[in-house]
Amino acid sequence: MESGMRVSQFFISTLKEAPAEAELISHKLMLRAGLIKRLGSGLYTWMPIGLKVLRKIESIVREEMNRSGAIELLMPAIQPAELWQESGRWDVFGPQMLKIKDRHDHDFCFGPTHEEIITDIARREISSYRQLPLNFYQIQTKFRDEIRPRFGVMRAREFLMKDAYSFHANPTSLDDTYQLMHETYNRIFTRLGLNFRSVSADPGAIGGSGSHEFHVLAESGEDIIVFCPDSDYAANIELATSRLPDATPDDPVGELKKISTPNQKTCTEVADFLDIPIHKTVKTLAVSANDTLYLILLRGDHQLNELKVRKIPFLTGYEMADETTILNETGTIPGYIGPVGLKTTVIADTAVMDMNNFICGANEEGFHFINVNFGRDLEQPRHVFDIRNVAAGELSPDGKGILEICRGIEVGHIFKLRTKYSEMMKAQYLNEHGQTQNLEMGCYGIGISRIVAAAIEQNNDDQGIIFPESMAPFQLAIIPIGMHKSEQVRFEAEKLYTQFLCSSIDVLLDNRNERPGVMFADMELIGIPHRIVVSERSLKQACVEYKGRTDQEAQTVALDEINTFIKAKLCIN
RNA sequence: CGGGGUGUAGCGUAGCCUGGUAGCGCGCCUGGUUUGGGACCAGGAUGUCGGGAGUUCGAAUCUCUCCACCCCGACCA
Repeated sequence: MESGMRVSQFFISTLKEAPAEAELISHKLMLRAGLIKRLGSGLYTWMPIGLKVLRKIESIVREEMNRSGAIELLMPAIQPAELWQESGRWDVFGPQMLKIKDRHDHDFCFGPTHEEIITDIARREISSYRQLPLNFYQIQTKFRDEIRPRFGVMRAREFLMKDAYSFHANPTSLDDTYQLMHETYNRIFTRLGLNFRSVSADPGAIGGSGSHEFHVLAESGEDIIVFCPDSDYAANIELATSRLPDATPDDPVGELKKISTPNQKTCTEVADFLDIPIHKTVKTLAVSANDTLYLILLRGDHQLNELKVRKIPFLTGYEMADETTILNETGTIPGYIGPVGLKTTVIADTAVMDMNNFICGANEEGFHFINVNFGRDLEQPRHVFDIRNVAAGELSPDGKGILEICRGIEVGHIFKLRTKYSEMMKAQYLNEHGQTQNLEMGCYGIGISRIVAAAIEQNNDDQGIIFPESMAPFQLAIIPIGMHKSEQVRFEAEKLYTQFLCSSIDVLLDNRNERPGVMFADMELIGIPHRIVVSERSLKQACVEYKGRTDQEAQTVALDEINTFIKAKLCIN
């Protein structure tokens, strides 16, 4: 797909100032460099330069998927409602799915994902274990009506995704392909030149029994990743667990006292007010589920993990209790709730069980208890679960080190779906004993368009984008100085351009009649990794100048060596 | 959906409080001078001031309403 261009025959449109709508650096740079144009909320046109980047990512993904034995197909973007009704997801998927009607008033949706469609293909096409395993993939536009699209193509409503679906005769075969896809994803993101990490993840609404996410590490990431630098433990914070340091109930048990804490509602405020460490406080959250109120106890400095709470069977549909309910049950207002003296069912985080002589609300506005102890001042909690977010500095669950936390942008997600869809949609095959079996399934996604934003988020400087070589719109820019005046400069620049084209190098010749500064700035903003400057000055020495996008200084290279020099830079031959 | 904010030329913005000819920078067009880091001079084009309604002699400005977009939150293969 290497295809050089003269700027005069191409289309670039750069901006000096970023539109006000952009917040994130990658979004600003993509708009300034003219990679994308916004059409509506979460809807973007990929302009020629942006499309070149997208296509390069696509082709790497395609190559690696093919290499791993996956087979490409293309399913419709618009899907009939029937299949979704059959899987039960027509109503479950919710408002995120864009539903549309055709002229016959039949229901359709613009596909947010393609499990139903591929499962339908599978049940029509797969009848024997002899056909298995199979792994189909496509690169297709999806639409999800996000509640709040933001950050440009990072969280757009319409986006480009590679999704693959594998089919197996048994879980072992699924495990094999899952593992193969994990390795394939590692190869893909490595080839793309991204700093990434794979982490254990929650399968979420798509369901199934196991999953890993692939995250590009970036400060601006929307996900929080917990990892152990001394082992391979890494998980999304939604799922991450930690080992608590051994409890040290060193304090002698103190006397329970009610003390005045006027206007001190949060644990931080109370701890500051009483001048005690925040980890001696307990926060009590009132939640209701199935018309029952529960009290959740967390150490003052810990954060509730909503996903972990929802995995507790009787709390699946919980909500934070409203103030009226709280007042009726506890006789006080949020900020002064505590578990002492109440009959309400208590659910404690595991970390709370290691605490003694702690501080909590006294169920009386303006008062807290100090020196509270389980067993003496209140019953041991009826339920104890890990329901907090892991914090940096805690022990890795594998015991091999101290956990660290960073942010990531989710660019890939692999799932073991098992038989969730094949059961619902009767996708079955005959095994070697002639028995009907449900197909085992896996699914594997990569956010192609999101990768562009993620890569830029990770690679930029004051001048603009620094594209990894693998996805740069052009590999090399030739900037002739004064080519509209100097026949010699024009001749050499054109000659080099043709030469590089013949070497299958994706080269951009900036043949505009612009001042050098304009050309330098544009090529840097767009993020082209290598550039050659052709000028009378250096031609006098039979040389040109070379500068890598991240080099501090340009260097002089002899004309008759430049071809070899560039090939070496691009690792060709 | 809740809270906050913004809509003025392609982009960035001033003007709005206190109603009276819509301004600036960048970009664009013409001519000239320039040509190694976003040039300079001269001339020029481009505005339903988000839409609608109202108040007023007169509305970008005040009122009402609708819409769009952005930020925070909830949500998220």
